[in-house]
Amino acid sequence: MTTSEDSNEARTGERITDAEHAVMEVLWDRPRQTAAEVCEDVCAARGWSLATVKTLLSRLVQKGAVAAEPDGRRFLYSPLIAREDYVGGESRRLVDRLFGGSAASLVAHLAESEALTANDLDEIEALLKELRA
Amino acid sequence: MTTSEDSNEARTGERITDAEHAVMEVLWDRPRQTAAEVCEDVCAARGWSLATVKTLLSRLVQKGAVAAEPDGRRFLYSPLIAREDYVGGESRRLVDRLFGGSAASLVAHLAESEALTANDLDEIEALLKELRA
DNA sequence: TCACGGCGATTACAGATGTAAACCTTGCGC
DNA sequence: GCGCAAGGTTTACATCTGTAATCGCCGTGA
Repeated sequence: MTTSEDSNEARTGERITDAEHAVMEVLWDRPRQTAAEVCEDVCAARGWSLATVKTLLSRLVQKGAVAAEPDGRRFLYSPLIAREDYVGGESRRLVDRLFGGSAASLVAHLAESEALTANDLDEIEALLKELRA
Repeated sequence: MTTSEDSNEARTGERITDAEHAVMEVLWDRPRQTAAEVCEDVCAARGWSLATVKTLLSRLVQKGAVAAEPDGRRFLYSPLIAREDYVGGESRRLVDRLFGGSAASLVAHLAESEALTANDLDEIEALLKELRA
C-alpha cells in the first residue's frame, strides 16, 4: 500500500470507530482514567451509559489502541496510539479517497467552499512562512 | 449549528458509505449510465460482481443520492448530489471531528506531518494569493 | 410462440457497530 | 463473616455495510 506509515492504527490493523474515537479523545485528554471517569466525560454528551463505555474500552484494548494498567481491582486506561497518528491516518484517508492523495487539493477545496475564514487564511499563511523558514 | 449547508447529503439525511461512494465517483465522472456500465468501471477494480453494483445503486436511489431515469426497460443512473457537496460535507465532518472545526488546524497538521510536499506548499500559497485578491 | 437473456427487485447473510443488560468476582463496611 | 457495591467480562441484539444469489418480468430472436 502507499501508506508507509507504521506508527498508527495501521499497525493494529483494526480501525477505530466513531464511538470508540469519542473514548479515545477522553483518554488523549487525560490518560490513566478508570471506566467510570471516562464515562463522566462522555456519557452525558453522547447519552451513553457506563456499560457502553466499558464495552468500548474493552474493544479498544482488544484492538491494541488502549492499554489497561491494573490498579488494584480495576484498570486505568491509557491510549496506546498517539492522537497525532490517528488524526494523521484519518486525514490521509480522506485526502486519498476524495482528493486523489493531493493534500493541496483539499486545501483548495476548503478555500473555495468558503470553509476557510479570513482568519484561517491568515493562520495558514503564517504557517507556510514558518514551514518555509 | 455551524454548518449552514443545505445542498448536500445533509438534505438526504442518509450518509453515503464507502462502497456507495465508489459508485458515486463513476456517476460523477459520467452521468446517465446503466448498472452494467457502472460495473464496467468499478467491478474489476473492487472485485465486485454486477449484482453488488445493482444493490449499491438501489440503495443510493433510496437514499435520494442518485436518480434513476427510465430508459426503456432499464434505468440510466445519475448523481443527485454534487460531488462538490459530498466532498465538502466529508471534509467538514473530518475537520469538525478531529480539528475542532478549524480548517487551519487541519492544514497545520498536514504540514507538520509532512503530508504536504514543497510543491503542495507552493500550490497552497498561490491559492491564498488568489483568494486574497 | 417460446425459451433466453438482460435488468430491476427481493431476499440473504456474515461481519462491524452502537448500545447496553446480565453476570461474576472480590474487597469493604457492618 | 456476609452482603453490597464496584468493576471487568460475557452475552445480546438491532442496524448498518459489504457482497451477492435468486426471483420475476419482458422484449427479442429462432
